[in-house]
Amino acid sequence: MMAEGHPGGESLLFLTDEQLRKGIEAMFFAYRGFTADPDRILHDQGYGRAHHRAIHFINRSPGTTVNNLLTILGVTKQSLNRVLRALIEDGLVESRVGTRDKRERHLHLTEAGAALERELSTAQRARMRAAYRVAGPEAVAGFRMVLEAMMDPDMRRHFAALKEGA
Amino acid sequence: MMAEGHPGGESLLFLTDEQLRKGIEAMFFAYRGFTADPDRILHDQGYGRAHHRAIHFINRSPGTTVNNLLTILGVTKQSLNRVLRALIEDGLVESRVGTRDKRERHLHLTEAGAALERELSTAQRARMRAAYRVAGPEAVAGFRMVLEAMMDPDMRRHFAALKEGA
DNA sequence: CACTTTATGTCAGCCTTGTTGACATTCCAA
DNA sequence: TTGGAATGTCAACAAGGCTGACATAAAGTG
Repeated sequence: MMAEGHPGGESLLFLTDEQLRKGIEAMFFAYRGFTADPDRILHDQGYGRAHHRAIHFINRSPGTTVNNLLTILGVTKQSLNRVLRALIEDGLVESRVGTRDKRERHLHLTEAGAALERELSTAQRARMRAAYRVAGPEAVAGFRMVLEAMMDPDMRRHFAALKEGA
Repeated sequence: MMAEGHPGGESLLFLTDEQLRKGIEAMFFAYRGFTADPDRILHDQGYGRAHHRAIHFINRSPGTTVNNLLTILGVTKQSLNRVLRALIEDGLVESRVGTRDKRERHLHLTEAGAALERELSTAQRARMRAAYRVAGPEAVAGFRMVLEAMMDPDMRRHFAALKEGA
């Protein structure tokens, strides 16, 4: 296994099994940190990570349908429905029957839901901001590039759509 | 939002809420891709992500104790024990009583365990390698820097220890 | 030696969040 | 009018977290 060049330098240095393993472990440990703050907040309110995901994407795309959310989250409708039901009952999410297509439910955060969303995303953004500051802008660009390349193509599409949409 | 690109320059470009949100979403979607391949393999064998994590770190630090593993994985002993019991019963992991301290159990992969580890890590490394290739070496360095900065300090310590150890 | 602490394992029970399968309702569209 | 899509709901189940309680053996400490 000998190296050939790559725009930017010796790419092989980063493709040894050892380097790849370290990348894998970095993802594992970093994801734990990534979810730690919201998890704490949510646990205090009797919610879990699934509720966070729903709240995040409803906030991100107000009026999104249940089916859209299903696709983005990659879970079954039964699983999502359990979470949505709780959020609706607790008055954090509002489900409006579609006007054009009355089968669809359009989801919105209530003021209380938006408040929780702010609390969660403020905490999560703070950690992300701190990491970005430490690593610097060049690192951030690389970070985003690698993450995007790691996604499944379908998810990359959804991710890109969110980018433009919001 | 006026931005000029300047290497090492105005880091503020990367610290807008919008940029931070995109980073958060990128982590979410990328982690899904990151675990997708091992998840498929494991599901076929009746195992889950928890088994993968145990196998990974036992392979990474052969002879590690249950307590070490507990700390790194950040779960309760009951939870880990359930997983280890299955792996030991199935002949993928061997638990050896410590020689110096006979209370400790030192964990090793059997040949069968090592074979599964190779299968899992080959798949996961392939995805990582592909992402690295697309993004390029500079991006990889940034990726790793941001991930490390995102970890909780404790986990960063464990991560660093793994780096040197293996 | 007696006592305490540590490392591990195990039982029982609970929660969240995922799954499948079956079935009802509503309503758009061919 | 009929088929299919979108949604909701019920039931049952599994993985994998958690807590609490308890047991055992070994090591450390007075």
